[in-house]
Amino acid sequence: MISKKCKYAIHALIYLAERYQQGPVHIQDIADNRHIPKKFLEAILLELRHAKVLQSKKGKGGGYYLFKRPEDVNLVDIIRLMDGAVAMLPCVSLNYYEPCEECHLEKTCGIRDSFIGVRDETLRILTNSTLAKIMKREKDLAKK
Amino acid sequence: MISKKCKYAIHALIYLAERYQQGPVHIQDIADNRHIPKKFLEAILLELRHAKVLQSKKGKGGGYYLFKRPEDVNLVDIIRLMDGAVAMLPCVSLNYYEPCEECHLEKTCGIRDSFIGVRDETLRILTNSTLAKIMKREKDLAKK
DNA sequence: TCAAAGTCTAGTAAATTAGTAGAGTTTGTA
DNA sequence: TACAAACTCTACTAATTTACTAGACTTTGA
Repeated sequence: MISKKCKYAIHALIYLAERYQQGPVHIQDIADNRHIPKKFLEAILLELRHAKVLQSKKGKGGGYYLFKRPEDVNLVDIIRLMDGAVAMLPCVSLNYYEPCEECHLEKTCGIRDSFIGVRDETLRILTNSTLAKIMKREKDLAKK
Repeated sequence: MISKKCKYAIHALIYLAERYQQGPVHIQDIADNRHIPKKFLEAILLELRHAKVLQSKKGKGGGYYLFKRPEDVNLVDIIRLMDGAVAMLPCVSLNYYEPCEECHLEKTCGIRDSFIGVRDETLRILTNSTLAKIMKREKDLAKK
């Protein structure tokens, strides 16, 4: 399960993607529309800014806006930033690898293969899920 | 990430699968060999017994043994018992479904599709990962 | 100059995960 | 039949993570 923080991040980013290149958006505006606690959202957006996904403008009329293009931000990026590893086991994680205490030898561990498979499929699907594609999908679904 | 509890369960079950139809195995034996805290393992094995995956024999010479066949226990079963949902979002979970508070309408939510895809691939791979297959894989890996 | 906005450190509260204590029950065997 | 070996089960506690908040500070536009 991804965390609430991560879900909030995804929703906020889609909101900003829908307003791409239309100037900064208030935190309050996002918080109200997506029902996210404002203070919590502040922290989330700040992290996304540090990761160069967002940019911000301070002062009156300020707010946050998408820095990367909507087709260049995908769900893997967001999950890794918010929750860390995507893999279901530390010992099969590409970015957050940690050896397994339980198995004697990684080479002869019969469990890893399954989770490597899950990791690869998950990465394939989520890397392919960009903000741009999610937006398009929402439009298509709304038409029906 | 799956929990330690779940990892312990998987390891304990493989241990028991390797001793399938060879009589009961002490908790202590499993705990020592797989480096699992004994008291914690007790609770885990009890749950697996309640789920009819294991059976036990009380008293002297007692212990736990696999009740189902190794080819009939897969990683999805174990994860669902230990950790609950396999899906990354409650709103795409088959067995632990809960509506999403964030999206207005599930039908027009562009995020769900990606996670449904991940769920399906994950289930496909992990359902196919039975104790029997994991054991076979370990044997094959040891040969090399 | 002032108010509207983001920045940032440093928390707290709630929930979940990990693990433990200890009394109780069953059973094989001397 | 006594007893010790083993599982059973309720009820905890400790540690960690997640979710969220407070409040002082900084920047900026009018």
